[in-house]
Amino acid sequence: MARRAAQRSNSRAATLEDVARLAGVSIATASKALNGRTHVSATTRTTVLEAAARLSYSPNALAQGLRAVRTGIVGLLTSDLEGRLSIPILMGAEDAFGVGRTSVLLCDARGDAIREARHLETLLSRRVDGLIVVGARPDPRPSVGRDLPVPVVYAYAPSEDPDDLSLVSDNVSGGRMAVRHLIDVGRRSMAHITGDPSYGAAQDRAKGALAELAEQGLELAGGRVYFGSWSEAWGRSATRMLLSQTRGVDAVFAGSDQIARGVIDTLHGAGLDVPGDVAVIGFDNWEIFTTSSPPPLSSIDMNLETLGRVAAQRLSAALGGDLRTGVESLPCRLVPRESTTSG
Amino acid sequence: MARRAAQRSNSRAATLEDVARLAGVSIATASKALNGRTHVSATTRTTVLEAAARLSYSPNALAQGLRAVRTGIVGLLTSDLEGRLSIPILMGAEDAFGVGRTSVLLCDARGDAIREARHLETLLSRRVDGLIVVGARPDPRPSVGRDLPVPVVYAYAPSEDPDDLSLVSDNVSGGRMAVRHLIDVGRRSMAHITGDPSYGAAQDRAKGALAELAEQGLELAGGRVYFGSWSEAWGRSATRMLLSQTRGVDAVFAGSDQIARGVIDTLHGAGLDVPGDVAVIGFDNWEIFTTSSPPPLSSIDMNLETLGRVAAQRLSAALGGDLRTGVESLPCRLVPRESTTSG
DNA sequence: GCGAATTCCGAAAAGGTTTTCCTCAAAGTA
DNA sequence: TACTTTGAGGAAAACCTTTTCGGAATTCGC
Repeated sequence: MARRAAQRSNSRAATLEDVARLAGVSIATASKALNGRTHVSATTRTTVLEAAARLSYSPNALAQGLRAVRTGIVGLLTSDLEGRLSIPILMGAEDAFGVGRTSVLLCDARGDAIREARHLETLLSRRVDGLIVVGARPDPRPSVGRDLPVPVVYAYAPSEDPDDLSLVSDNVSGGRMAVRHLIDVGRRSMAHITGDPSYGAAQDRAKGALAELAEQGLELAGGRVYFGSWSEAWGRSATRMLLSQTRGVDAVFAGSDQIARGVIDTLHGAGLDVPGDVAVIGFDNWEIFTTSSPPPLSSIDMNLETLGRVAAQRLSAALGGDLRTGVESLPCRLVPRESTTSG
Repeated sequence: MARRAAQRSNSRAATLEDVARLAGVSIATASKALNGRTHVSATTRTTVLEAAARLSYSPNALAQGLRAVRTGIVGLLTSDLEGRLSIPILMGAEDAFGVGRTSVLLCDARGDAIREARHLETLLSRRVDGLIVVGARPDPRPSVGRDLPVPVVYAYAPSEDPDDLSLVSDNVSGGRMAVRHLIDVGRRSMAHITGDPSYGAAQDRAKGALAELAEQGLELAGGRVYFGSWSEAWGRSATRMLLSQTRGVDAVFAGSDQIARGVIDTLHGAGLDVPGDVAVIGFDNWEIFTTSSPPPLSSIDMNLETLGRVAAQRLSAALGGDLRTGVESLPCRLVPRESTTSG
């Protein structure tokens, strides 16, 4: 059912001039009254506020942004198809800026450099106050450019250019944390099954895990890190391999929650209890996997909201003149659940 | 490492005036040259274009939006924490508008009405051209308001107000489609295990499934629809129930991919082969579940990208004066994989 | 060589807001 | 009463772009 456009109730949004006229004052006074500036008497102020309310006046942010130094818009440039990363980061940034103070313009480049350049151009022409760039995988990515007119923060995936500012999760300490937790719950013989070795994150997590083991005087079960792919299927086949090669394994540190899922499945299939016989901990703390798995999966959370929040803070600081460069690592967080804590 | 703000290379972005001055023409001429308007000689045009390139001039979209009728920004107001819905819809909308022609301002209300109102206000003050509202669950939700100055399209979750325009997935035909497919692959005795019965979508999918079964003269295995919750755990327990109550089931239509996951797990646990003994089809086509499951899971896709694309089209049409109202159902799509087609 | 037609270009307004500076009136002081 | 101080309110500029309309310069036809 289609109908011709009815005359919209307010064919034109009310402007400050309309408010001023209704209140019987000048535009300047109306502006001052609405913005809580001085040099306006109390009675005049209420008159103006009433007029504004009556017209349901809403200031034109475009005009404000045109005049002001800040527009109150930040761009979020992502290549993360699923939104798995961008959304938490977005929410953290929103929190840090404060609701209503800043809006986020979200662009997905879909891994395409051309599209990214286009989006970048659009964002700059919209005069965003700053830019957060979120990569799809946690490895260094090309810089979007050195001499942009606005500050840029790279989140999750660092920039290849050391003169940019990047925020990443500290995967080394995350790996440490996982092993430390397994030790704390009394495990001694643990394997590490993880994803694609070409990912820096996989290497870092393994490095942290090995370092912690070494410090505790323990050896890695199976004698090596099982690198493979970030899939449940790999979790399954690696676990089969592990079980056939080694005995007495009492814990597995999986490089992702998906892998952990495959690990648990296979352990169950072999008649082993989790965590009774083997404790399992994942990485990412992806709710959808950690809570639906039987038993609920312990995991390491990368604190993506915090990443977003800090990104927002760094952006604000940069606008205030405090520029930083280099890669900043933010700590992960342990989320223990029943797959490691039997009780 | 922090350093004082270096003098930014271009402390102020180049304006049209700068371009005009460098090209030795007036602002008006520069504008016409850049926008491909007439009344500019070819030589002047190239001069201006060169000047613009040299200054890396980028028009101020704020100023453009201030003067033009359209700003080229649409707001996406969501309550979908995970981004599971918003992102595909966003991508579809982006596709329909064309990259670079329209930007999307994304706001997450997190299910909070106050926050939603705040975001709405912000979006309106930024003079968005239109609004797409995405609900968290596919049931009617309160309208954001009747007399907004911009067109609004509700996607996924329809508005309670029939005078709004809503786009939803056709869950009834989706349910039909699933059953139809199971019949096509030779199944005769199928059960339906689905989620929370308070969800309209659960009811609709069941309705479609039952209608198709009736038309084919078949009965539902187990004698009833297994309503429960949208969890893997429910998929497991419902399947145990089903297996203990009925024999000869050769197919299960699960109301979501997560439920399907639990169903398959339990079938495997009972020594049954999928799809050899029992074929399983899910709903949502959530990649992360459908491809990691062994075997890969057939599913019904709600075509969220299409939803976003159509939303964008309806918004454009509304801006052109062609307003519509009511609820528009968009078809789902079958994605067969190995859990139903033994290959 | 002169009026008319044709191009090309520029001045100026509009779009909505904020801020600076100025004026004017009222209140206070000598 | 005359002068200063204080405080309220307004005019106008600035932010940057697009578009309209009029003016100027060139070309063309005769």
